[in-house]
Amino acid sequence: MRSYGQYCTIARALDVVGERWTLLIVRELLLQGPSRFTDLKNGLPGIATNLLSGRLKDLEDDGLIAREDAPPPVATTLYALTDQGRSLEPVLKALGEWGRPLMVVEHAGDAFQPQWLAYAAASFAVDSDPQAAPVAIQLIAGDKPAVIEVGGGEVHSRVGRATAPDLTLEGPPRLVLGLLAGMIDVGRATSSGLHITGNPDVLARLGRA
Amino acid sequence: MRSYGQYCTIARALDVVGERWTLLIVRELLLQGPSRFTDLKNGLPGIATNLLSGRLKDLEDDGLIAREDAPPPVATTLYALTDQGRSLEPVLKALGEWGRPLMVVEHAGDAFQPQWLAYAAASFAVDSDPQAAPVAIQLIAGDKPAVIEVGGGEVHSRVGRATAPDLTLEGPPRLVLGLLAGMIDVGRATSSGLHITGNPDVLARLGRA
DNA sequence: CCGGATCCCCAGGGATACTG
DNA sequence: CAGTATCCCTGGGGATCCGG
Repeated sequence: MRSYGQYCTIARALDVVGERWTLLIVRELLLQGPSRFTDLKNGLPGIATNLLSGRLKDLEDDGLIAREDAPPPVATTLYALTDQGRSLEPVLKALGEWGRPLMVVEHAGDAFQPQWLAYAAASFAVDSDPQAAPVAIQLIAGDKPAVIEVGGGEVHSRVGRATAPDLTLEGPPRLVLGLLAGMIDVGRATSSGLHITGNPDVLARLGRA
Repeated sequence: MRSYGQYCTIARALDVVGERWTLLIVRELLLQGPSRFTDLKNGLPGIATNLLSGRLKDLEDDGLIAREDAPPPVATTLYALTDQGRSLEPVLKALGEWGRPLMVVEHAGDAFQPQWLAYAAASFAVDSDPQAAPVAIQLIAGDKPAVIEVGGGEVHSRVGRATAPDLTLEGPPRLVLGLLAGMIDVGRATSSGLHITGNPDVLARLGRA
C-alpha cells in the first residue's frame, strides 16, 4: 500500500497493517498458531491466493511473521507470528471489542468459525471468581467445536473439545454469543433454539471486564 | 469496501472502518473536534476530495459521525464524531502504541502535525505524581504548537499554547518524541539540536503506563 | 474561498487457471 | 500442497470544474 506519508504513530501503523486482509491474517495466526498456506486460505474465505502470498511476503519483510520449516513428517513451511506480530493483539482486541455490537444481526451467507466467537467472548470477560475451581464451556456453533476455559482469574479460548465441559452451548452463533455476552437470558436462548446441557450457573463466572 | 463476509467481531469492525483513510479521518476528528471539510482535507495530506466526501458519507451512514450546521457567523457544515465514533478511541490508541517504534526513523517528506506527536506522547504516559501541582509542556515542532498537560493523575494533549508552560521543547519531531518517550536523554537531545527552556525535571512526571 | 462533483488514469484486489 | 501467472474490474489518486 502507498504510504500515508505522515509522521504519526497511527498513520505509520496503518502503513504496515492497514491493507485489506492483513489484520485478518494476523488474527488467524494469533488464534490458530503457526499455520500452513492452505490453512490460512481456508480460514480467510474469499482471499485470492496471489493476495495471500503477497501479504505473507510483506508481513515477513516487515518482521511480523516468520517462515518455519516443519519437521520431516509434514515437510511443509509454516507461517508464525514473531514477537512484533504478536504485539498486535491489543489492536485486534480493541477492534473486536468495538465490532461486537455489530454482531447482533446475522448476515445470511457470512462465513463462520467457532473460534472467532470464542475469542470474542473471552476477550471481553474476566473470571469473576478466581478462587473457585476452573470451568470449561464447550461451544458447538458450527462444524468445528471451540472451548472457553475460565479459572485462576483468566479467561482463555481455543479450538477443540473440553475433556469434561461444565456447560455445553449448541446452536446458532448469534444465540451463543448473545448468551455469553449477557444480551439475552437462558430462557430466551433456549426458546429461540439454543441447546444447553450442563450447569448454566457457570455463566456467572464470566464477568464484564 | 466489499464485506469480508465473516461472522467475526474483528472482520465486522474492519468492514466498517477498514478502508483506506477511514481511521485517519476519525483520528482527525478525535484530535481536532468538529471540523469543516477543508480542515479535514488539510489534515489528511494527499486525500482526494471525492474520497473524503465519500468516506464522510459512509461514516455518516454507519452512525460514526454527524453533520452539524455551524451557527450563523460561520454558516458552514461541521463534521463531528458521534458517541459510537468516539468509542473508536481505544482502537486508535492501540494502533498508535503499536506504531510508536516505527517512528524512530524520520522519512523525508513525511507530513507532520504537532498534535500527532502530543497525542502519541500522552497516550503512553501516566501522571507519575498525581498529588503534585499540574504542569504543562509546550511542544514546538512545526508551524503550529501543541501542549501536553499533566496533573491529577491524567495526561492530556491539545493544540495551541500553554499560558505558562513549565517546559518548552522546540526542535525536530523525532527528538521531541524521543525525549518524551525516554528513548534519548536531555543531554543527547540538546546536543542533537533540541532547544529546551524551562525546568527539564517535569519530564519525570511522565511515567510509563 | 468553501464544499464538493466529475473525469481520467492507474495501482491494487478478485477470480481462476496453471505449475513445481 | 504451495504457491505463480493471468485477466478483468473496482476503487484510489490527481487534477479540474462548478455551485453557493
